Amino acid sequence: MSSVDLKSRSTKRPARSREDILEAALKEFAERGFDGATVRGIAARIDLTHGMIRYHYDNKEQLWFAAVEHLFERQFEYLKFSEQEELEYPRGTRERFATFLRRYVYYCAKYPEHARILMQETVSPTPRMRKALKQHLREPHHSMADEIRLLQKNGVLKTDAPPASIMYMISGACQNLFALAPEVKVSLDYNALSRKAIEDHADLIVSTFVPS
Amino acid sequence: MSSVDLKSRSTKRPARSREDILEAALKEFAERGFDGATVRGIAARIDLTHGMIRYHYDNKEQLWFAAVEHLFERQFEYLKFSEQEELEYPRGTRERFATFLRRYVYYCAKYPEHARILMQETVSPTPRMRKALKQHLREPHHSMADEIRLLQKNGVLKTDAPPASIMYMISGACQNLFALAPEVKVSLDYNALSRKAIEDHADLIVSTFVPS
DNA sequence: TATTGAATTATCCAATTGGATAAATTTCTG
DNA sequence: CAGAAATTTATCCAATTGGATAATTCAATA
Repeated sequence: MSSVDLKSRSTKRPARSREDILEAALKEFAERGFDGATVRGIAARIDLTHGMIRYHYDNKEQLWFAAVEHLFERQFEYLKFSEQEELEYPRGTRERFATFLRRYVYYCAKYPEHARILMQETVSPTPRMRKALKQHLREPHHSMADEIRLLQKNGVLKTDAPPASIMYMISGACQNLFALAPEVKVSLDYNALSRKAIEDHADLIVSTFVPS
Repeated sequence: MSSVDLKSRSTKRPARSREDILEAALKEFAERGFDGATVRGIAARIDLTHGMIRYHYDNKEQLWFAAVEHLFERQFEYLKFSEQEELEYPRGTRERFATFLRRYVYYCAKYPEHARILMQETVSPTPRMRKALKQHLREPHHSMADEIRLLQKNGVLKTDAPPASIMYMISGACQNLFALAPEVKVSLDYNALSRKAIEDHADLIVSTFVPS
């Protein structure tokens, strides 16, 4: 009984973990949108019956919320500055900004479904979207806007444009190449997700938005 | 007999024109994706029965192709340089680039569904997507890549990054604020589609990518 | 080993979907 | 005005959907 299960009273073996379901759900929702996604389609991606998914999640909407929560937690972990880094890169400095941008580009390349799912779910202001955005986006976005204002004050950003404008310009610039990778491949025969393409894009982003 | 039924008396023309249907289809496809969109939902947007739409278009997929064709034609007309402008702004010059960027920002603000529909339909390389992209995107994208190379050669763009990287960085920077306008409103309480916001974004884009 | 509760499968159902068809209505043309 | 053509409505259908439930299997433990 060398178990580490404090939560579940028994060491049951879910053939597919909850995280597997959420990953599959994210892909399905990203590819087909909320309405287009099907519970059966999500189940099929990991060889489950749709009954099993309803066993873990009350309904499709709850599953969507869980998937989006998983998405934002993953993003937070990926982009978070360690204590070490917080010391090394003080707020409002060029170095912190460049470091963050580079890391954000890597994140976008690693999880292109993030941009896709957000784009689909923010098209029309459904209650579902409003709830998710308030829960996961409001606080980090305001904190990012503060950082932008600081960068403007410090002269790292030389524009006086509204922080919202700057933020969405930059995030679009970082995301677009990877979120549309299949389009890029078809239209320009360029493999946006190759190692070199990712590195080139990170360099381009940093040199464009943090000119030295 | 009410005096308002002038339009329904129009000679030989259907009560709702084909263009009305395509506009409604674009909105529905943009909001809900191909799978999530319903023919009945599109019909309801302009008070039609779903039978009427199938009368004009063989099936949902044909309707989608027609809507996307309409989208790209509209974009082409909007962004096209007149003969006068072709003379005034020679290829590969800073002025031409700045003029084009500003116009592109206005286009993105006016038709935010363009970015949304492309994002949704390029997520996974379906045959439908491949066909549409080859038909409408391949040629203009290659021509734009040529222009980028010229701008690099002329020193207007000071980076040696791959043209594909530059193009998608810039288009993402232009589109994102407007395509995600509902998100911006909820997360930052910023009305991205206001006149001033659009103007500010155009200024920001030009000053960022065509520094003087 | 028997019991128990969790995990899983197998069905079932009502609603919605894209698609099809025929009848009805309107518009055009000779 | 009569007939033909085009347009519009009204149904019908099979497939798929989210959701519900009962039956079954499995793992842990008492």
